[in-house]
Amino acid sequence: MYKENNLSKNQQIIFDLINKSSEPLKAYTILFNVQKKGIKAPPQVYRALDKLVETGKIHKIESKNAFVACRNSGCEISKATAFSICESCEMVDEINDAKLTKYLTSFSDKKGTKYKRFNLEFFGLCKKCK
Amino acid sequence: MYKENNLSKNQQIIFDLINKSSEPLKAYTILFNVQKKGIKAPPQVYRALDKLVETGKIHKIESKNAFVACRNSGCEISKATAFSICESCEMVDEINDAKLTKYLTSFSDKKGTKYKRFNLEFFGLCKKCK
DNA sequence: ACATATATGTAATAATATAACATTTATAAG
DNA sequence: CTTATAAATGTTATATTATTACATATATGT
Ligand SMILES: [Zn+2]
Ligand SMILES: [Zn+2]
Ligand SMILES: [Zn+2]
Ligand SMILES: [Zn+2]
Repeated sequence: MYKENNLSKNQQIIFDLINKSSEPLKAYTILFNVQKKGIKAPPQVYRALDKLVETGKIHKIESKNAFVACRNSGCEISKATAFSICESCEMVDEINDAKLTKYLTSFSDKKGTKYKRFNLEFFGLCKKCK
Repeated sequence: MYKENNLSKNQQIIFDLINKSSEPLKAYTILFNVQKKGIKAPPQVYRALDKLVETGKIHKIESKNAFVACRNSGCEISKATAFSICESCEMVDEINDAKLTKYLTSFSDKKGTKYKRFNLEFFGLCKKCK
C-alpha cells in the first residue's frame, strides 16, 4: 500500500524543529523545545534522532554533538556526508559537491580497501566571519 | 634554553598509555588506567587530552569519543586528519595519503571558500573483518 | 628575586546518551 | 474482523562524557 508520510509523530515533530533551524541543534535543546508538544524524556528524542539519521533526513555533526537537516536531496542514505563548520559563529553548511563525493567514495587506502561510508568535516571561517 | 621533552608529567603518562594501545581509548578508560599513577580526577585527564590534541600528539575520533596516538609524523599540527574505522571490530587506522591530503587541503567550496582544517572518517570493514 | 604562564589537585556539577520495561499504535496476513 | 508481528511511544532510572570553579604548585623568562 502507498504510504503518504513515512515519519511517525515524534519523528515529524523533531524533524520539523531541526529543519527550520538555521543552526545545528543539540539533543537537550530539542528536548526543551518539544516539551510543549508532549515529548518529555530523552529516550523519545534520541530514538527519533536515531531514526532520522538512519534514514538520512538529518545528519549528526560529530564534532558538535548536534544535528542538522539534510539539505541534499541526493543523500537519503547518509553514507557520504561533508560539512563546512565555522569556528567563529558555529554555522554549519552541508557540502554538496559531486566531484568531492566521487573522489572520496572511490578512495581506496594503501591496502586497497574501499569504504562504504564517510563523514568529512571542514573547519574555517564562514563568509560573514572572515 | 633547549627543552628536551615538551610533555608534562600527566601529559606523558596519558600519552604513553594511548600510544601503546592498539585501539582508541576513551577518557574514563584512561582515567581508570592511570589512577595507579596518581591521576585521580576527570579534569586531569581532559586537560592532558586537550593539550595532546592541540599539539597533534593524539587525535580524537569524533564518532567514538575516543583518542588515538598520531601515527603520522607529518601532522603535528593536527589540521588534516583522516581515519579508517572498522564497523565490526572498532579498529581505527590513521590514513596517511599525501594525495588525499593535498586534495582536501586545497578543496574550495562553491563560494570559493577554503578551509584551514579538516577531519575525515571512513567507515567500513577492516581486512580481518571482511 | 620576581612576574607570569603553565600545570596540577580536588570537589562538585553539567551535558550527553542509554538501559530496561510497560504500553500503544501501525502494518500485514489469514 | 482477528490475530500476529513489528514499530513507535511513555516513563523511570542510570550510565557516560565533559566542564566549572577554585586552590595550589611548578616551570619559565627577566
Ligand atoms: Zn545530506
Ligand atoms: Zn561564521
Ligand atoms: Zn596524525
Ligand atoms: Zn575489523
